[in-house]
Amino acid sequence: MSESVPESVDRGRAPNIRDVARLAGVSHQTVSRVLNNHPSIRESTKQRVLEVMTELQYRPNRAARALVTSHSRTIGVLASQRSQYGPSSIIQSIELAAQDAGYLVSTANITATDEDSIVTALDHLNAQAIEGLVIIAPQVRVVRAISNLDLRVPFVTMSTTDGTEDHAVAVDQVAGARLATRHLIELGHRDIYHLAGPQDWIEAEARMHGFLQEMNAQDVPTTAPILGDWSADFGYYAGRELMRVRDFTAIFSSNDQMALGLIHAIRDAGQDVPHDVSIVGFDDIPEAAHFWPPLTTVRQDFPELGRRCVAQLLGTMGKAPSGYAGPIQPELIVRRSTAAPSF
Amino acid sequence: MSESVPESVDRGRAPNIRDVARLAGVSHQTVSRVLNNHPSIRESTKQRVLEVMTELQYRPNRAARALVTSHSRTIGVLASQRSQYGPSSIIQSIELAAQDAGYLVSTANITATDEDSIVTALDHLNAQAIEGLVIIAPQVRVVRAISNLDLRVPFVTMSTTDGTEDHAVAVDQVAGARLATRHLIELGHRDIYHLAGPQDWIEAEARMHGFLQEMNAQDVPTTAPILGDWSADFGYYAGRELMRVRDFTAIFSSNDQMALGLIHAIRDAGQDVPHDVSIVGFDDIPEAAHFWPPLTTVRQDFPELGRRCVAQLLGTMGKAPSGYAGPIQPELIVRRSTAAPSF
DNA sequence: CTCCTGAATGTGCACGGTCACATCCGAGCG
DNA sequence: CGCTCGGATGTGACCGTGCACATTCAGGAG
Repeated sequence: MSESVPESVDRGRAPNIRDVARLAGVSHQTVSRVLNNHPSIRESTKQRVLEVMTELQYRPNRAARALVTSHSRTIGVLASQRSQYGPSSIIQSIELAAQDAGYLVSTANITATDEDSIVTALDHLNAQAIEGLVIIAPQVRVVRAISNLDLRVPFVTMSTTDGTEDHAVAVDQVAGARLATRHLIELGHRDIYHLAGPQDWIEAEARMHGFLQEMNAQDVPTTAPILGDWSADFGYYAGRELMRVRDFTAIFSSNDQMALGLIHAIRDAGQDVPHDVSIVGFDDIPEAAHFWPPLTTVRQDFPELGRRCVAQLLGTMGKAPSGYAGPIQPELIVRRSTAAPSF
Repeated sequence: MSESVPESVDRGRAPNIRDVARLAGVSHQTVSRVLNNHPSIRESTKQRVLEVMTELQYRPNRAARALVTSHSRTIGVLASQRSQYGPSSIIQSIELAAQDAGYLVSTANITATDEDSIVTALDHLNAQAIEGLVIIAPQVRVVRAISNLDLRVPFVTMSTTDGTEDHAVAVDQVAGARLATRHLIELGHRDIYHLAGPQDWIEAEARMHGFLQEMNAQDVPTTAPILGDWSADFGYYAGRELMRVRDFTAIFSSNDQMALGLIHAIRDAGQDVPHDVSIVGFDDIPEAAHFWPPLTTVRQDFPELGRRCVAQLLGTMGKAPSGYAGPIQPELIVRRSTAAPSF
């Protein structure tokens, strides 16, 4: 094994603080101090070190730093259904807010709903020595798995119904659902269906609760909600089934995509929205305003949600004051998919 | 404000290989060999070590491993517009494929289009010692900035028009656009507009080229494409302007969202799709089948694209055979938003 | 002039793994 | 019975950085 390799000049490994130190004529510790903005470094020394750094194209080795400090300056995001509008919007705003706070974001996807998949994803994040965790895969079983796993990092979820309020950041889904339901009732509807999301999802459950609460509060009898899967395809399928019965004048859909499918099915059956059936969605995706008819829906402020997640997490981590500001209030956006029933 | 955290008992540091070694009665190196599946380890020893590992809940420290091997087993993804359907679908499938190959994925967002923002994002990824990079923010200026930056890691982009074929993985956007255009021409349309994406986007440019190529090939005179921003809002706005003129019978939109906005505007003007105007989109987002009318569009196989990105990247990294299979062929999905023109 | 003080800088070690090399031990063979 | 050989395991160094502590140095007080 020849090891007498003539070390080519700029070849070999990347420069480290000792290389910088040598060229700047200081100790490696001084370089480290410059890196970390230590107060007692002479300005001239600092400048010299910085010059050498740019000259050598020096980049601090994050692995080494993480090793010694056990601080990775990384927060993890545990997500599922990332291609959906809500989750991906939230991730985006989390990244933005995290960057502002000097943190990196690593995401891990839950591919399946089994616990193994969750553990795998968490392992991936743990392996990165994340300092905090945001869970935006608000399925009941995910939250449960996480409680069992006793992860060692502070985390924030979006469960709104849980008792652990200090872990939760949320849009007030119940209030949003009540807003939507009240709107329909005030228009004069009495026979209202609810197309819910998957039962396992905390948000879906909360919206369903809001729906039932408002119906009860207004003394309107209800039927059992239909459990969907968030997709437009399912909305269409459910709509076709429902149109065989036609014992309703309005449907509150748990998200906008299913609402779109519903409208499609209703029109296929020769009926009109909103004349025959009123439809309300949830989320206010950017396309909702251009559905036909434009969709009445409940707007969630996703960017604000992402910001609060990070703020809350930093608070829990002790890095920032944890100004808990209560749940975010959603907003009803009335468009043309709702009208008074035509008896 | 509260900080006096009482250090819980077992809170000490996480167990390391030496802890495991001590309890198993072996050396730390033996533990390391177990971790790395070294062949010459007696089965009984291996079992004993593994038992201790689970007992201590041992997790290898990735930072330490990365430090010594300078392998992070992480690939970076540089993305923009992550909340859009295409990018987020691709990211999701990249993560899946990367996980299968034993890699982690770190994403960085380009928040603005300026070069600074790109450099910041790249710095974030570089800091993670990524071994490869996937660029799914296919804006011209991003690719240019990256060429200038001379990053030290292998990378894969989605530029289809570039000469650097070994870096590129792509759906054949030109072919897809020609498919859509040909469909309209074969239906009998002659006055066809193209609503393009932002000029800076490589995909937008490729689709525009495909449109123009096909129009020329079929000897149909063309007008200048309209440059949009991918959003349904813009599609609506553009549609309203276009409806003042009405010198066309069909529009090929560069994505489905803008197509939705177009349909909305056309209907607002009292015209019908497809009777008065035929519309073709691009992407086949899951909602497209439920638009009114259901949208004729060009389907891109995003999951396959993500898989190929990772395969290609691993090939470039020398970790796997780089089976370059040529661009992915998109598929025309004919629905009810297109029909023969009614003269 | 000496001593003290605090700013500026240097020295050695620790972090948790992997690598190169050394060592141990039992089997096979002349 | 001694020697070789290779499988199984141990030993020490090292990766790049930050921390605790040591050291130097200049300036002001006594």
